[in-house]
Order: sequence, then C-alpha cells, then structure tokens
Amino acid sequence: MAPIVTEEHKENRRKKILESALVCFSEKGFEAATIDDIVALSGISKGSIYNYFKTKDDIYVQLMNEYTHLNFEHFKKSFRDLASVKEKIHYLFDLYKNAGGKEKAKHLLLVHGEFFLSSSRKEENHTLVLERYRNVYKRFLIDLLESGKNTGEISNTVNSDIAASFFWTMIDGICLDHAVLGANYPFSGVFEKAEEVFFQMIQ
Amino acid sequence: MAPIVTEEHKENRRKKILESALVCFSEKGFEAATIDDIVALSGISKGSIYNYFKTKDDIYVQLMNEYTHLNFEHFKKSFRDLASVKEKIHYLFDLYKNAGGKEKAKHLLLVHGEFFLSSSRKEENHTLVLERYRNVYKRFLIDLLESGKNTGEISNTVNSDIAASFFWTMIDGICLDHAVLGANYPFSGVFEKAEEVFFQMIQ
Amino acid sequence: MAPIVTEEHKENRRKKILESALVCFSEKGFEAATIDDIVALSGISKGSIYNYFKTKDDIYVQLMNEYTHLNFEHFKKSFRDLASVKEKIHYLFDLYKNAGGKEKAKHLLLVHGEFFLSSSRKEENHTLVLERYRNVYKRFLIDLLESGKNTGEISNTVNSDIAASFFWTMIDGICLDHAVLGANYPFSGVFEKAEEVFFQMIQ
Amino acid sequence: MAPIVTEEHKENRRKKILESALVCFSEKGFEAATIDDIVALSGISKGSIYNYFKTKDDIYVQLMNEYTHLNFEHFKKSFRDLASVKEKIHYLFDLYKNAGGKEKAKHLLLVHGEFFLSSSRKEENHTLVLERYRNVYKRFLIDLLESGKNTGEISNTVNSDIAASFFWTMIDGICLDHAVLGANYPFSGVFEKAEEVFFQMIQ
DNA sequence: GATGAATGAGGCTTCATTCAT
DNA sequence: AATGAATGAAGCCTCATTCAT
Repeated sequence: MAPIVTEEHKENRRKKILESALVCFSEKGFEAATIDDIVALSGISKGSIYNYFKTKDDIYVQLMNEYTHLNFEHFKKSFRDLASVKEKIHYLFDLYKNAGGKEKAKHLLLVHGEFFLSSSRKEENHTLVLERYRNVYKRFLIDLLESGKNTGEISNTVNSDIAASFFWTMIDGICLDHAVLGANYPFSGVFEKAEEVFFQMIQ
Repeated sequence: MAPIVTEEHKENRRKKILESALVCFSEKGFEAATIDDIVALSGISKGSIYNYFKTKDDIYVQLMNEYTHLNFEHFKKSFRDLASVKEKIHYLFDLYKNAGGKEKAKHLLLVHGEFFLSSSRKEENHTLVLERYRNVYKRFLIDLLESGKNTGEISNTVNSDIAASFFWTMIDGICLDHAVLGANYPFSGVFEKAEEVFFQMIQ
Repeated sequence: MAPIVTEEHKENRRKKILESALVCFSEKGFEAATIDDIVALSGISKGSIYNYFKTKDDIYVQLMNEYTHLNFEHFKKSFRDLASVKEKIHYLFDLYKNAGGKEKAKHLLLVHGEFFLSSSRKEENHTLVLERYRNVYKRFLIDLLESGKNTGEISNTVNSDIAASFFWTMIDGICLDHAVLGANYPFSGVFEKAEEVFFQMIQ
Repeated sequence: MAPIVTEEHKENRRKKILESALVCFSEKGFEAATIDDIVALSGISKGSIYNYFKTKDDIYVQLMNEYTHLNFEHFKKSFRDLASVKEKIHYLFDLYKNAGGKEKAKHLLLVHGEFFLSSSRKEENHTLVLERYRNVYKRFLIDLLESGKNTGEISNTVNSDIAASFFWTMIDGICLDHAVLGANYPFSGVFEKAEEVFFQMIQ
C-alpha cells in the first residue's frame, strides 16, 4: 500500500507550522508565545506539531535556519543577473531598504533579533548563531568584497573583515531601530547615509 | 512615631534588588529569570521585593529608567570638563568603546537590548522606549550637534536628526554585536571605523 | 480524525469536578477551599481541571447554575403528576423539608448561601443571582400562584409578587438556620408553621 | 509615672479598628478583606492592630460579639418605655424595618450573615454562634413571649420555642434577601406580611 | 505602645510535553 | 500520522503575622 501521506504533504505541514510560529513568536516573543498559539494559528494539532518538531526550541532553531537559508538562496539567485560587485552591494542595500515596509519582514526581524540576543544565553543556539555569522553572513560579504578587489572595484587597502562586520552591524542596527521605533525613526534617511558611508569606506 | 528604617537603608535595598535583577535578567533573559532567582541572588525575601516593586515588570521598567538616567547624568557631568563639541563626541565613543570590556556593561546591554526589542509588543513599555529615544537619546545628540554648528565645529549642512539617529544605530549595533558575538566580532576595528565615518559625516 | 475521548466521558469528568468542588466549598467555604483540595478529592489533575473550567470562580458559577437548573427541572417533572396548585405547593414544601436530612442538600445549601451572600460584592455574580431570582425562583412561584388564581384555588386578592418573595424568604431562612444551627433549631416545627402560614396567606 | 496612654484612648482605638473592620469585611468579605485594608481605612498601623487583637479571626469574633451585645443593650433600653408585649414586638419589627435603609445596618447584616454561615465550618465560631442563638436571640424572644402569656396578650397555646425560631428566621431571611437583592426585593411588603403573620400566629 | 519593613508559606494559573486512541 | 485530553512542575503574587527600633 502506498503511503497515504506524501512527503510533499508533510513538508507543507512543516512549513505551515514554521510560518505560524514566525507570526506567533513575532507577536508575543518566543517565551510568551505558546504551542497553543501555534496550534490556533496553524490549525494543526498539538500532537502533530510534536511529530514534526522535538521541542518548542527546536521550532525556533529550525525557523531561524530555514529563513537564513532562504535569504541567501535568494541573494545568490538574484546576483546572477548583476554584473558588478557594486551593483550587488547596492542590490543588498535595496533589498533591506524595501523590506522595511513589509509585514513579514518585520516579523522576521523581530524574531531574528530576539534569537540573536537570547542566543548568548544558550550554548546550543549561540554556537549556531556564531557559526551562521562567520560562515554565512560575514563570509558572504567578505567574498563579495574580495571579488571586488579582484575586479578593481574595491580598494585593496580595505579590511574586508572589518568592513563586512561594519556592513551587517549597520544593516542590523537600522532594521532593528526601524522595527521598534517605527515612524519615530528616519529609516530612509539613515539608510541612505549608511549606503553612502559604506561606499566611501570601500573605495 | 518616626519610621524605624531610614530612607537610605530602603534605597540601598531597592538598589540591591535592581542590581540583582540586572544580573538575573542578563543571564537568563527577562521572561526566563524568576523572582526566586532574584531572591537567591539578592538575599532579600520575596515578600520584601514586592514591598519595593509592584510586579516583575515594574522591576524591569525601573531598572531601565534608573540606568538610562544614571547614564546621562554621567555624560553631562563629564562634559563639563570638555571644551569642544568634537571632544565631547570623541568622549562618547570612548565611553562605549571602553564599556565593551566590562562585565556590568555587557549585562546592561543585553537587558537594554531585550527591553528595547520586546517593547514593540507591550504598549506601555513601547511608549517609554519611544519617549526615551526621542527626548533623551536623540535629543542629547541633536543638542550636541546643533551646538557644534553654532561653534562652527560642525557643518551647517548636516541633518542633525539623521546624524543623531545614525549615531545611536551604530553604537547600538556595535555594542549588541559585540555582546553577542564576543571574540568573533572585531569590536575595536569596527568601532574605530564608526568613529571615523561619523566625523566624516558631520564635517 | 474523530475525537478520542467521548463527550460522555468528558461530561462525566466535568460532573466529577463539580461534585468535588461542591463538597470542598461546603466544607471550607469558597475562598478557603483550594484547587488542590478539589484535585485531592476528585483525583483529577490540576491541569485537567483547568481544561474544563477557566478559573476557580468559573467552577463556582457553573456549579450554582447547574444545580439551580437541575432543581427546577426536577420540580417541573414532578409537577406533571400533580393535579392541583395546592398539591404542587405542598410538594415544594415537602421537598425542602425532606432535603433537611440529606448530606448533599446541606452542602448545596451552604454553598448556595455563601454564593448568594457574596454575590453582592461581585458585579458579575450579582447579576447572575438577580437574574436567577427574578426569572427562575420568583417567576416559578408567581406562575404557580397565578395559575392557582385561575383555577380558583387561590384568592384573587393575593399579591403574587409579595407572596412569592415571602415564600422563598421563608424557605431560605429555614434551610439556612437548619444547616447552621443543626439540632439547636426546631426545623420540623418551624417548617410546619411556615407551611400553615403560607396557606393561610394565599387563601 | 502615670500611663501615657489612657484606658479610654485605648478603647477608642480598639473601637476604631472594629468599625473599620466592619466596613472592610462587609465590602470584600472576611477572607478577601486584608489587614492592610483595615490599616488603610482606620489609619492605625498594622503592628498596633496586633496589639489589640491576636489574629484576624479574633477581630471577626470580637466584632460579632460587640455588635450583638450593643444590639440587645439597645433593645432592652428601648423596652423600658414600652408597656405591652405587643408593643415591644411591634417595636422590634419596626427596628429591623427601619434598619433596611441604613448603610451601617447593611454592613452589619452582610458580615453577620457571613459569620453565621461560615461558623458551621469552624468549631470555635460555631460554638459561639450556637451559644448566642440560644442564650441571646432566642432567649430574648422566648422571654418576651412568655411574659406575654402571663399578661394574657399572647395565647397560651403558642409554642414559644417554635415561634421564637420562626421570628428570627423571618427577620434574618428578609434582611438578608433585602441586603442582597436590593430593589429587586419587595422589602416593605414582605415585612408587613411577616409582621401580620407573626401576630396571627401568637394570638 | 506604636510603627511598618520583612518574611515565606501557600494560592491560582499556565504551559511544554506525553500518550492513549 | 493525527488528535487533544491529561499531567504536574513551576511561576507570580498575596497576605497574616512577627519583630527590631
């Protein structure tokens, strides 16, 4: 007898749970959000959720991994159409600038931010955050900058390590301030300054 | 009959509770930290804590207010000995740069960060955060920049509002990344870049 | 997927909780009785109790509603076999007279009494008590008296409203005094007097 | 050295505590009312209250005793001016009828009612209630009725014991229903009926 | 006697997780 | 695989009572 439940169906349910968790964690914070909240939003039963995820923490971790992964997949795909390194960097800025208005992006930011912050208190998550920072976020930028040096678009005197860190610090800082402060924060103005400043720095 | 316990004694106990709370919130996060943790660390009984603070949330809020207040009192006092606006700004950078190594500063950062982040989900705290951002943090920087314009130290073309926001976004971003990423983050290097960049921006 | 547990099973557990609560509230009073008492008596876990009832107050309210409802259902069913209004009224007196000896009736009385009394301090419960008094207890008696007037069994000069109130005041007063004073109260004697007096009043 | 604090002053403070307790117990119920409520209302410090009363229960008991005592003192004093037994009984009815509108009387009623009810669960208080019922309330009525028999005002066939119990049951029932049901209860009408009925019974 | 800060046991409720069906 | 009832540990907070001054 063929399996009644296809792999695809299972993956859809898994995704549905993660999506719902994202909204719940964003709205209430990880600790305050309950499994029942996720049940209510996803329409998937509690027992079922525990078939897909071992613990509430597990949902958190998989959620973070999933979206980081999707994020960079998206970056890489979009980069295929962009010729120069500068264009790519402009594209990154644009991406985050445009995300500023989207609801889902705000959810992701808050949850990412909380995960990042709280990771310093949980060995397991901390390892994950560090690993991701080094091998994904920073690596991505460093590779970009180094390739820019090779093409001559970026000055060889630039310290890629510091510039990469600086880039993400600014992006994170701006997005977070925007997510929390909302209209009280001159999002566009600061973002433009940041872009301007960053290009000065690397040329 | 006069009160048996001096105001000073009471203030000391209040401080002791806040200090203990800071450590507990920093180590476990606000939600995960328990009143019993604070009891254990402070040596003050549960009932007594509730004589000084109405709720766990109240401790959180007073803690945040207290340190913001102390912070800016400190800024203002130190500024008396500094003649130029540039010196003052350099002093601010130095202050945060030096705080990077201190244990208590790291605690404060994590707790402030979490408060800031979580405030977007709690109307009451959000109001407080917004008010503090506008009337304390940003106001402080704007006043500084404006007085710099008057003395000619700072270019009149600078948009104080955006520059002030940019300043705090960088400070917050750097300190947070440093607190979480630790040795994986080139703290000093990024900080120097930030200072350099900021002075370029305002001249 | 169909529910695993039958509605009947759930209703049984709900009933079990209410029954246990009745005993606990009766023995210690509502405030002094604890959820743990109910857990101990019912053998149902604390968490489960909160699956069936929102709060301790909710148990109280549902308990009161349940028994009032059962009470009047019982009245109405028994009345089918009774031809005259007088017989019905005699039946009511008998019912309460006989309840005097039963343990469960005593429990109910004390708990009802306490609920009634305390309701004046809780808007929500007060509304419920008033509504029940007007639309159930008093309505029942008034309807009875009015139908008696139609059949000529009861004098048309009787003020049904006052007679109905008088009826319940006597019943309540007697039952309460009996429940509290026990052997020190001439229950049967007073009850007979009350019945005698009431029939004089309505003829 | 003469005592700084006179006996009178002490007695005044004791009274003040009892008065405040009456209001607090009436407004919140005995269990829900706190010592701090009494402190707030009386303006007397917590430590001081415990100088005058051993426990919260002690306040309750003394309060009940005090007012029962005052009550009957008042009865007896007023009776001096009344010649016939019937007048005295009418006077009693009038007293309770008039009390219906007074705030303090309502407080007393609710608190007495709760004490009465709850006494069945506390051996110590129960003894007190029984004793008071037998030796004060009922005794008072029985003596009245018996003296009425002697003067010929009251029929010798009346069972004083039952009539006395009936009297208090009606009074209690009416006052309680009135206190709780308020405007929904035809207080005056029922009271008049009760008086009418009682005089029929004893003649 | 008077004061009110300090104490800590104990109450109500929540919620992650398990497990029988 | 799916369901949701059941569990009980653990958290926040209250409050009667004590006691140092």
